[in-house]
Amino acid sequence: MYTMDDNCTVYKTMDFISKKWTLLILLELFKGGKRKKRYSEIKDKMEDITPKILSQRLKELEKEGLITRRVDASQFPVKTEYSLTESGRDFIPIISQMKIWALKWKPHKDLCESVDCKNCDL
Amino acid sequence: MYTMDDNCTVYKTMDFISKKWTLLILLELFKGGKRKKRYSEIKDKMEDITPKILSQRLKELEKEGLITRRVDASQFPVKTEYSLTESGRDFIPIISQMKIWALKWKPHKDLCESVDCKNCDL
DNA sequence: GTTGAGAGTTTCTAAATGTATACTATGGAT
DNA sequence: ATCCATAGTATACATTTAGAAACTCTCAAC
Repeated sequence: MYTMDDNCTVYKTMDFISKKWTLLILLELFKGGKRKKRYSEIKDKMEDITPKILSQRLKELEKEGLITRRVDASQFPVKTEYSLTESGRDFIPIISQMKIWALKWKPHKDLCESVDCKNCDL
Repeated sequence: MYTMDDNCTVYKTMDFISKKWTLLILLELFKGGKRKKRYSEIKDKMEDITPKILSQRLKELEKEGLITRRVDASQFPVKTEYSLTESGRDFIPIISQMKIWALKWKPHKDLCESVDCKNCDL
């Protein structure tokens, strides 16, 4: 008998990963390999995200250990750079798995494969 | 440049799968192999779920093709039986992957493995 | 001393989601 | 006639989440 009392590992994972924009941020950081990306760079790539949500998501991801934040205060304006940690990179295959699952079982629907997601690298 | 315009396959998958209780329902159906489970049986296993949410989730999962619903009206009271489809069963490894990921990267936290999730079969 | 870029924060509002509690329909058993 | 189990619905309420728009802070350059 289970109770949804937040002890479930998978649920906890789902919980932060399934928030809006989180995946897209992870993918954006994944594109470009190990290169660090700046706050404004991420923001520019994700047209419609608001600064509030972006900074919230980045904090969550950092707290969960999937990304790192590093402030470069040597120049001005200060740059903040984000990149995937090993754990973050290790999460990417799970996203791939989901895409593979969807392509296998939902081929009748519009899938990003055929729309505009060729740059998502999965 | 991406826009979160719901064309993303992975996002659409996440979207229904990450709703509260959905995973647990899937796991409950997965336990016990191919045996069908009844509405009340599922409900009893998941102590705190309300009937509204359970029936909502079951409908979503059916619509998404991960489970099937079959009404057995031959006896009384009528039985409704749910079971995983092939696509539903095929989703289980993704959940496993998440658990493996979490066990690898978050061993410092309480994980269901060590708490009460031994019956989750992942 | 005003402008400007980068990296956010704040406040307020709206929409989506979930919870609690009570109610319905069916038909057999008592 | 009434009670009971199964399989849900319905209504009202609470919480969570996201979005819009404006504001802040730092320091360097003009």
